[in-house]
Amino acid sequence: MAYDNMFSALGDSTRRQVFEAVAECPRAVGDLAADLPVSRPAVSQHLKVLSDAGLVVCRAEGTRRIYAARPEGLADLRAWLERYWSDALESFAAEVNKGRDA
Amino acid sequence: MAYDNMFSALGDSTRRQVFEAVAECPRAVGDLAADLPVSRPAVSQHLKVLSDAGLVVCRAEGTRRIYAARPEGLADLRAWLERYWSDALESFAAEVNKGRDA
DNA sequence: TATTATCGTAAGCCATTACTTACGGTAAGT
DNA sequence: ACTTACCGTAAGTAATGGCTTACGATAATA
Repeated sequence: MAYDNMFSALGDSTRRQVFEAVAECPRAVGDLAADLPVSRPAVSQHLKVLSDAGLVVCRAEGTRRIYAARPEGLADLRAWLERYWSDALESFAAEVNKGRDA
Repeated sequence: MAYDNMFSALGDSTRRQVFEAVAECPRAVGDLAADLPVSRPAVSQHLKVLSDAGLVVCRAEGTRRIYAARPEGLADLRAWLERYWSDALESFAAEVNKGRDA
């Protein structure tokens, strides 16, 4: 399971902003850093974490590295959500009933 | 946006295990700690974080506190996913085309 | 009332980690 | 060849955060 990498990668606020930015539109590292309150190396480090988690991919364009979101990465998150969504619904419904006569 | 709390809450591995456990079946704090490699106070702290993030709720049963997953919490995650899912799909498709003729 | 069971919180410690600056490396331009 | 643009990585620092032990509080029980 890559759940651990994926969730912890998205767990950081700044890093999630990086992901959201490249999801909206693929961008280069410098361009990303320009729109964020952290330095360019910091963005590079965040992108590495996101890449290791399978959430982004990059391609070279001259000296620039264009990063883009990787849909398959979110698919894992989707699978996790689907499962615990139904679990939560069932257990919550049962819990409400228990709370009523308790 | 409670996204920050939600993602950072689910970002920790142990805390996610706590959530998954109560999602499968509502349980008391002590019972949760018995199935995890951490102490009971640690579980309490995790449950507080999950509660602040709107992911769990609890009800009293004597001295015991029964925690249950809160579906609406996952609904927020679902909403986030739906949005960046489509964004990622579009930008990724466009990126593949750009990479082809680049 | 005294005891037991269950839990939340405070204090402190330690590991993780996010950030910055400095450096080296590759590709395009002159 | 030299300079410029862009980027990844290393090193070091500051801070965040997870864990444990200790304590106090509430509710059921005898």
